[in-house]
Amino acid sequence: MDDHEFITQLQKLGTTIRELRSARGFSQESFADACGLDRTYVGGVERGERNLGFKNLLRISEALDVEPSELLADISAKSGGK
Amino acid sequence: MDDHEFITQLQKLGTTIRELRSARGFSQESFADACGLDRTYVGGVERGERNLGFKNLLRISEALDVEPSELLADISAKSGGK
DNA sequence: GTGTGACTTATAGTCCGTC
DNA sequence: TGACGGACTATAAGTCACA
Repeated sequence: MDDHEFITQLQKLGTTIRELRSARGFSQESFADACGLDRTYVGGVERGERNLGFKNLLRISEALDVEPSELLADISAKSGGK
Repeated sequence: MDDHEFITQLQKLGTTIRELRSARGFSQESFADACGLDRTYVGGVERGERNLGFKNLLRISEALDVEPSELLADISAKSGGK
């Protein structure tokens, strides 16, 4: 788990969030509002630029109406991926 | 997802981590070493006192040799649970 | 081997904008 | 509607001494 690998995983998470948000017809702004977060922040999360905390992971999964573990379904901690 | 509920979920995560760590025969200290984190920090995580970030979640899942989503298997963002 | 409080530094996260 | 920036405040990261 080097730094590059971590960024890759963060970007995968961001992409997952973006896809679910779009699928639910949210703009970044209305979605940020639903999460109780800032619009510039969720934009950064979707671009994989933000190492978000556990709390915000839960808030986002709640707003998307998915289980938190589903958001990480694509994510692996191993370089090789699974 | 009020504040109390968030703490409950954090504590569940901590308990999950603690159980997996023990099952692997790690002390907090040797486990912290495997994660590249401080002993007191992982102790705080296990007690649900630390709102850990995505990065540390990945480090911990890697050290435990489980998928990140498995660590969240017990976690729900909804008050009612699932 | 673990819990805890205090502490400093890094960064999470907000708010104001512009393009 | 979303990317991006600067300046700010809140809090996570990371470490310590001591119980």
